[in-house]
Amino acid sequence: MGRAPCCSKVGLHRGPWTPREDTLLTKYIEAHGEGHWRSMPKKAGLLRCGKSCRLRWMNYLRPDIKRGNITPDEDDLIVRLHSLLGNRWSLIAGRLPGRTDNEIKNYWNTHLSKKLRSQGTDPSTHKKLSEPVVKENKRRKNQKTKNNMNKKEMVVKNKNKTGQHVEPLKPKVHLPKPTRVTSFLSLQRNDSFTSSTTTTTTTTSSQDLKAGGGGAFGFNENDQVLVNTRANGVVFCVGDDQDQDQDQVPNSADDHDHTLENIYEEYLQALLKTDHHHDHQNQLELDSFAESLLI
DNA sequence: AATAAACTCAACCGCCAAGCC
DNA sequence: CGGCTTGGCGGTTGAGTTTAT
Repeated sequence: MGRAPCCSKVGLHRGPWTPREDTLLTKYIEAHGEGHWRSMPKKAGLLRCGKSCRLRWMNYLRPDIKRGNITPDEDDLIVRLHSLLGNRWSLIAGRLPGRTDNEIKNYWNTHLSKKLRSQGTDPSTHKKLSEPVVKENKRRKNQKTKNNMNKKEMVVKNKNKTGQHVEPLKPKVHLPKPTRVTSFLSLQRNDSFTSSTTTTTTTTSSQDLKAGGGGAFGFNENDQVLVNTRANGVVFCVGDDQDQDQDQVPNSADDHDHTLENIYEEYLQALLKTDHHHDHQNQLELDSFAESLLI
């Protein structure tokens, strides 16, 4: 088994995308829709592997993507969702309209994990650290004097003898493995560009919906997700009618704020439900909730 | 102003599950 | 049933940029 990395073909471009490549990819998807990534580059006249095209489209070129300026609300939501879901960036991204998993992952790694640490919270477990970590800017000052390594040396330092990356002193948190869900929605996906712009539903979001991932955080007596909502570019279905014809494009900041509020409210409901239990029970419920999103 | 350190984020890598044949 | 392809995900890298000294 096994297969060669998809970018191993000789002659394929790698690295940063040029405006011309972006245009070619965008125009092709406008004309033919997403999907068939493997054959797309050739048809679009791109010397890129399909994987690279998909990544570029999903993380950068998609018309519904918001860039930068993560709001305090979004910031807070990411932290809370991460405490519930762990590093399941695609699930978290599915609840933040216009945000990509890559962007959230980067934002987490560069901002939020530091922020939490500085607040005395372990970013991977969301539990209180014994003592708050010294402020980042202080560390930055201090490191200058004690650390003469350049960046490459630092990278090497974090690798073991076999070249594998070794995370220093960072306990691995084992979370339930995300379950990949069958993609009947993906199959139903309308591949036209119109669809992708009006539904603004990414493949991830579609999967998330099926995984419960796009759903609201409501429970029935069996701790199962009750309601899915669908609005503002992510998969949210109002009520139990997951009518995709009701898809909406984010039209205003107000709409967006309301969606965030809804998400937040739903999330709080989920958390409040578990707040009445002991920690262990809490964890079990959160785990089962996380699982319920994925099954 | 020059230099080094730190930071950011787009892109790549490797793995895995689903689907197809 | 098993091998192969495809799409998707999370982790990691490193070039470019910003900040501190």
